[in-house]
Amino acid sequence: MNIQELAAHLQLSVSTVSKAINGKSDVNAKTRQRVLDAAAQFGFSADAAARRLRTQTSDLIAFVLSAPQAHFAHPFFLNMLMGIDEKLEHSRYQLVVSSARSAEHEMQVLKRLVEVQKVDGVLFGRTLRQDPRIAYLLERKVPFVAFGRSETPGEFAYLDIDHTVVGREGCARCVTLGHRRIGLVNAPKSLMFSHHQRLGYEGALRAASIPFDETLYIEADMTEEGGLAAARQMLEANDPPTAIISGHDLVAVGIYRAITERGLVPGRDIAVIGGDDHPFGTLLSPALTTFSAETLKAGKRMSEMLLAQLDGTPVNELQEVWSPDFIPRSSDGSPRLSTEKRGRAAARR
Amino acid sequence: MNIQELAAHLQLSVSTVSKAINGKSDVNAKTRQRVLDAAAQFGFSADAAARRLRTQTSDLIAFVLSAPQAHFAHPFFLNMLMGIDEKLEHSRYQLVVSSARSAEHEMQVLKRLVEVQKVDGVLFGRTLRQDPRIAYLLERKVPFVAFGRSETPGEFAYLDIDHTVVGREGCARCVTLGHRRIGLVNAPKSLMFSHHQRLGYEGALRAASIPFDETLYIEADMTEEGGLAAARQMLEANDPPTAIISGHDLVAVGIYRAITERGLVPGRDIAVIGGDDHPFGTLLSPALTTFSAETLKAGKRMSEMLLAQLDGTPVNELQEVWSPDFIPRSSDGSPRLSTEKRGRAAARR
DNA sequence: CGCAAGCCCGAAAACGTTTTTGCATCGGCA
DNA sequence: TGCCGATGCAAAAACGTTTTCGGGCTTGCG
Repeated sequence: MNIQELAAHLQLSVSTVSKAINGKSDVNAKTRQRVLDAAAQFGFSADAAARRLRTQTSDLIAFVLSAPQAHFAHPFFLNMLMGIDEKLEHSRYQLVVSSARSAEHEMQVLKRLVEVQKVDGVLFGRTLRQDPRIAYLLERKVPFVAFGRSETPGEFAYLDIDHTVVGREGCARCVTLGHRRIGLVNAPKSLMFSHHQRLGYEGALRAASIPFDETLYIEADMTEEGGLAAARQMLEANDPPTAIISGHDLVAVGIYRAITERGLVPGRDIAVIGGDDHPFGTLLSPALTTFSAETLKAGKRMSEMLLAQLDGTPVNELQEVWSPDFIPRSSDGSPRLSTEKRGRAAARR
Repeated sequence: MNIQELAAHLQLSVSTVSKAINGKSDVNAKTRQRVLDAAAQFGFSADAAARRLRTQTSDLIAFVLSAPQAHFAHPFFLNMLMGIDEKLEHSRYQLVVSSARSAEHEMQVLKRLVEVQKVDGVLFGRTLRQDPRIAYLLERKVPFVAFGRSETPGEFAYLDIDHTVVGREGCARCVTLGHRRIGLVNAPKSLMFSHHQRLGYEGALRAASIPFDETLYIEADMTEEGGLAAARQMLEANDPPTAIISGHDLVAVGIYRAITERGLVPGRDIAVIGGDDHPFGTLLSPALTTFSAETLKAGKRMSEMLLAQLDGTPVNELQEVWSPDFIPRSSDGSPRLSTEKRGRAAARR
């Protein structure tokens, strides 16, 4: 069903029909209604390709998944995706998604999206301290909303979950419980939130007059394996930590394993704190103490912000930082064993 | 950069440039190379909207997430999505995704996708025994690949993971271990795989000469809550099961909880078998015995099948059924306690 | 009664491709 | 030498919209 056929059937011109449908002013209320009724009756809706060509807008919004961060075991991205789509549904935009295997690949994917698909807006996952995606989109003047802040020069819209909070409060919590040897298994330093997390951690240490110890700070992939390797390294050191913070639940799972394989028990012998609240955290034993990450809500909000931006809201009004909530469960605990005992326990293996 | 500007720069006509780029025959190899070089140099690629309009093909492939089944806690759909996108990346197609909140909503979403976006092909998640999506797509002659078979009349492409296997082998396993009271917490019967699972289960019971007991068969949502409620009901009955099969790991988690809250321990007092292998299954205690579900691979294969179909392969050559692998861990075990003892344990609560 | 001003509507151009058709040119063959 | 077929390129139409522009009709006012 064309707009032409529809017009012919209504004994009207195409232009009138078009204007009636698109809510233009110069069409009689009565004829407009007639058009609308007929359109509904025949199930007509304008061909997307044609209107895109004519209006020079794609009505497409891209969401790109950075696979290096998109761990299938974590509902992070799917949550965000569902949130995004929910808000987009009632708009005229359609969501397209692409996944990228690496940072370079992600730039390729992104360029294709804006240069050939000509998407009207872009959403993407965790930001880098220096983020080529941001630089590129800024330069091409493509509206976007980033998940996370960045040190990349320029003003842009973002929604961030403040990881200084998890570094600081996680560490402070451990201090309160009596820990002095507090490790941090952080994400790679190129990630913005990782930097924030470190800043928070260092601040809390300073507040407790505990010197920063580089054997207690390791950067690792945000995976179970990354956490495992990092925690092994920490635990094998001379003066191992009595508490380990990670800022990410999958990493925390790896830490659990490293602790367990030394014959120790997480949460009793060594405190563990995660982050980005994974639904399965309650099922671990002990249940994992963590910080919230409302990614579904974040996805919704990011959509809204992008829509607002496309409607003309200036980007400096579209910058939000959410503070994650501490979710105390059982894996944080006071230091129990002396180093000597821990040594023996390890020796038993 | 237009094709017109490119043509002007090359001192060629638009048509020649177009044909050079699209690999048509009537263009000299030398000029073609010249065009290709220039296109690469200027980073030209044909505007998607224009070519869509002209060719009457959208180069869009839709993946629709059925939210009623898309549990964020399970990496099922994200895995599938990543698999799909990986194969689509090297094709000319772009992936669009929409999520649906309910079955009716899903039909709306689907219609919009095919009627206004005019997608060239569709992929979607778990099938129903009578599936309106299939009927609709068949009628509109839109190429698609379903995840799962269906009793809906008509021939179509599908990739299925055979759940008769999990019903049958899960049940047979329990029989081997000495169980006679074997429960099944099944998915809603409208789902095709649920039906298969029941058939497999019933077959294994028959083979062991155990009569079907309707108090041991409950249908529930594929969520932790669904599993919890169903397992509670089973365990409160007069002659409760000594083993419960679910076919889905999230449901199994709910079953764990129901068992635990009666003061029993899963895997020792009551055997549990899951399905759709969730990565966190190994972290439960006891580690969850389950069946594999290679959804990443399934996503890739579904893409390939759809691409093949768009290239003309007849649908009856695009029908695959994969057999899931049994993944034995610790949650299946022989019946330990007598009913009497279990009764007492329950009474202690 | 005449004229200006709105109000509706239609004609036509434009968006950037692809594809059909047609037209040269050139080489080969009789 | 003359003709024919093949080859390489160009012109132009078409895809289905939106939007600008212009014009006819009604209406109100002088």
